Amino acid sequence: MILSNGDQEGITITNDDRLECGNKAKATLTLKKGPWTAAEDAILVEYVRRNGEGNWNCVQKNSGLCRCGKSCRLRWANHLRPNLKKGSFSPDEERIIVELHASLGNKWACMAAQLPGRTDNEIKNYWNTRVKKRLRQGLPLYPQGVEGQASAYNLQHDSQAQNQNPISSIHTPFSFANRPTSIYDPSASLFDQNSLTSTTTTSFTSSNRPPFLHRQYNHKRRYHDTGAEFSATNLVNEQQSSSALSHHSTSIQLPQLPYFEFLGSTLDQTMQQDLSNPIDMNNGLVPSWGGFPILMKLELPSSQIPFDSTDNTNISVNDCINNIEIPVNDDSNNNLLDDLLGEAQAAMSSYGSNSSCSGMLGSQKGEGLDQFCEYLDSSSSSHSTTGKKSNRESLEEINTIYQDLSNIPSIYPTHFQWFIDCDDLPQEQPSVAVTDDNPILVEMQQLISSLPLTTTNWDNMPGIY
DNA sequence: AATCGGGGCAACCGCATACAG
DNA sequence: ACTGTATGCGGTTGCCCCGAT
Repeated sequence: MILSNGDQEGITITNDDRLECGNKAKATLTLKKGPWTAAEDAILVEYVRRNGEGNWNCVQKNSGLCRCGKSCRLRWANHLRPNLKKGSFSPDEERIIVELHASLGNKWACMAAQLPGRTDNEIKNYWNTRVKKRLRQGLPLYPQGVEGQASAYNLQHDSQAQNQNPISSIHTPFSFANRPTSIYDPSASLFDQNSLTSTTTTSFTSSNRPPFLHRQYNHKRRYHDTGAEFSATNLVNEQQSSSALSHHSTSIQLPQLPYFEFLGSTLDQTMQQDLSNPIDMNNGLVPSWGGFPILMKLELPSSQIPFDSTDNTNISVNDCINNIEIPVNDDSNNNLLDDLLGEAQAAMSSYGSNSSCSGMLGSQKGEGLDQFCEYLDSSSSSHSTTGKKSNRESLEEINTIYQDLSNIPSIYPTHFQWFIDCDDLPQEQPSVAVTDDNPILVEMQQLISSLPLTTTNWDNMPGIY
């Protein structure tokens, strides 16, 4: 089968891509390795669209992809998931990476959490390349200022570093217990708000920690929800959120919500009001209040995030997208696709901001990260998401729509007419983006529908954070 | 034009961790 | 308490591209 791909070469899904396996494979299943084909990507994207992330080992069983679960997960995380930035790092990003490495060491995942749209793999590759380059040039790894922190920390962990290769030995192992204090010092330069005016932020005060941030710290699998005690008032520091907009920032006018439950706590009017204020959803990198950076995942939520909503949160995608203003990407091609994707992302950010709201968590000056972590831990084990699945359905639907919008360009990066897959929604539209020139893309839909996928098989799929 | 080396990147591997049974 | 499974993370490797020679 050949899938039209706009102006690009058609995507051919062969038996190698899917059930090269077939019956034979069941006996001797040989999982494919090496580079992914476009057809494999398409299968995986559609699989995730239908079933959400997680249960990666079942992808092979249920989609016919001859890839191991780890490979699928990696491919999705590094290349296929929505909201990924492609291309080289901006100077700002590079600087942030250097600074983060000075404080965190080789904690690529943590660093990636501070750089929305960037993957740990990207950062790791960038850093390793940088190390090689600078070693060859005889230059210091860290610029002045940052170097001080790094060297002090390296000194502290010298013995550990000595046993490692030249590249990895330059890292600075990080733990919350013995972290370098300077980076959390509001007066320190690393995250000085004045030096980072182009990257700002939604800010929260320590007394009003948004509960969706709980999960950010729990970087391993969490199937339990967090506590719901949360005052919604003053969620967003208006002064900070509105004063630091820059040309890089994404100002989002969040939609009014009829009812909305943040991990168990229903938004009251005040909070809705706050959420309706423009929020700088830029990178979420820098605490404009000058506090410490919190390590947090900034990816958009998967459809399995144990996200609660009330039963009457029956919100259409149109509702999500309405009233959203996104002046973004001054240097990119602002075509319809980008706009739609951006709007979908914004909508998901507003509804699923448990993971994508890019705000740095606020703190009183001098408040330690340790305490915050304890706070998170203490409230992370009380509420189970089991039994709340029905409450999540509407949001999962939205997420599905979002994934539709965002996944398609990875397969068909051309000009689109957009149709929203409405398997789960009242509207009836085809799930495939059709180009002006190539309406044959419907074949993709046929292909996907031929895959041995079912939605109901995944009702019990464990949530991922 | 051919070769070589470096850069960039994708993907795999091994290990650690969390959870379920 | 133990074991198996799923997932995440960091390290490493290998391939491809491109510029220099």
